[in-house]
Amino acid sequence: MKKKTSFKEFLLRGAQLYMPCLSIDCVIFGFHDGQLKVLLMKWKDGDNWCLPGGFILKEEAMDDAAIRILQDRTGLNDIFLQQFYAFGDPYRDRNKDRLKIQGKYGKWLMERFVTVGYYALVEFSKVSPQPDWLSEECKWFDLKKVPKLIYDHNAIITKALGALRLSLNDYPVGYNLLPEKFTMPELQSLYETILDKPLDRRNFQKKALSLGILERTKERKTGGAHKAPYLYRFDKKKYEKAMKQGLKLGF
Amino acid sequence: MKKKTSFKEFLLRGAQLYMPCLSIDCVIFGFHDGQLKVLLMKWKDGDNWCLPGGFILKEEAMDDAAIRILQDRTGLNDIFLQQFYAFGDPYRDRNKDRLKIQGKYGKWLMERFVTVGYYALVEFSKVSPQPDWLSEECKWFDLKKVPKLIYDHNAIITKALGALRLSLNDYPVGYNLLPEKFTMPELQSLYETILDKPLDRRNFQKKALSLGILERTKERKTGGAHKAPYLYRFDKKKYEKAMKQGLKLGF
DNA sequence: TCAAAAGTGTTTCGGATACACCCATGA
DNA sequence: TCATGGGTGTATCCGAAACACTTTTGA
Repeated sequence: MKKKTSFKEFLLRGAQLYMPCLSIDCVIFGFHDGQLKVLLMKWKDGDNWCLPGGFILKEEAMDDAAIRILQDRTGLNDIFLQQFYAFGDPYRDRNKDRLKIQGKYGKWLMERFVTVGYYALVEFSKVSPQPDWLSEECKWFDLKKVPKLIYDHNAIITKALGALRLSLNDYPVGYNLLPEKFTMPELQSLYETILDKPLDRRNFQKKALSLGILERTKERKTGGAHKAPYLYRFDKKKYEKAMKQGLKLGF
Repeated sequence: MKKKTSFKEFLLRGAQLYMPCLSIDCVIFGFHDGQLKVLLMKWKDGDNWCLPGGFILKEEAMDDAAIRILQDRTGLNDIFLQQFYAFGDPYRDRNKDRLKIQGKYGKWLMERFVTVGYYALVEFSKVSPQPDWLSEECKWFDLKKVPKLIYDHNAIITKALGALRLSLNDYPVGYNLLPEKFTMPELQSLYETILDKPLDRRNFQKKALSLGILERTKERKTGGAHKAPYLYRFDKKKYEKAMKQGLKLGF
């Protein structure tokens, strides 16, 4: 099912290829310009935005399916990916009128689906959003400016954000959302954005450094209008070691 | 699909009644004799213990399906129920030999299933475990003495326990696991059991009372060999109010 | 009368919070 | 030169943890 697949073929073969009535939807978070972003797609035949999603191959692990979908959409591998909830309301995806025109071949797609939500944390700058053959566009939206999406996708994003907030206390999310080198104010801005509340600059720095997984480089970020801040990077070894134990932060 | 359903009829009609390739498994926790318990079932034709589970009717909400399964097995309604993870390894339920004898009618059941895990907290004394028509026995097991279960059910229990531990910090689980009136040592024992670590008696009491959702009755629990402890109950109104805000405990 | 459990209060400590001063930079 | 943002250190406070004495009860 790579690039050259036509929509008709997808409808025809889908029932053989995929597990029935089960889908995956991905909430892909990125961080840019002090804003938390989500990657959304737009169907070819309409102006409905939605979450990037897909189906599970009959012999494929669900997590692998999520990874595959993520790779297709972002071009990235080695992505931080976390399952957060399964959405099983029977009416969650009623309104498949758009697809009805496809007739009997798409029957499997017209069934009620349960979808499993995954959220991903990706480095904004490394992603070049790639629409698939079903979609006309794929781009980042500011989390606060997400339009009305199809089905229950808005609710899925809300739930994903809740899960992300919870995971702040256990995982150093900056490692996945920021470029290799970043300044302390950038890291703080990330946390403030996710939590949607201001944090004290000095206390934040203390807490961030106290984990012992950050390394200050000798470089500074120049070009800003003011004092040049240091650049930090994650110490991979210490990061992974800390990861295994769990961090027990507290924001 | 009530009591009188035969296994053959279940196999025959299942494909029409249920969503395909999707199941629900419930980890039902109870507390008794200072031990955390799980309710397990045993198939009729073998000595395989497993989690109580079931399927989702085609027009049924997934949460409702879980509630239905719980009610069937425990006789209780108004149960604390929480979805915690969807298990999607393609090999998680390989080994359906037991069912193969049923031939072509059970074909739908032989497919690969993704299962959604729910955990439930129930009041041990109120439950009279009820085997269904598929199972010969249904009874409580001490969590530390759970036998080897079918498929990945042991892993599901482990994951459920992890989720339960996390939820300790947000929800007063005692409300669901203890009888209406209980002593402070009983409440503490519950927490110690779930967390698998000892807690300081005096600090525990302070923390428990500080939530303001417990009410001390004038009764004491007599019959013990020592000083009679007070009986407490949850103040329903304050409990629900606190519930909405989230508790932010910390154990 | 004694061992074991339960009720209660005080001290201590550490992490979180609040807060102030100096430095670098481009406008 | 000055407004703005960045780097760093200290005082304070509150909640968690550690801890001791008294009371009740059945054996």
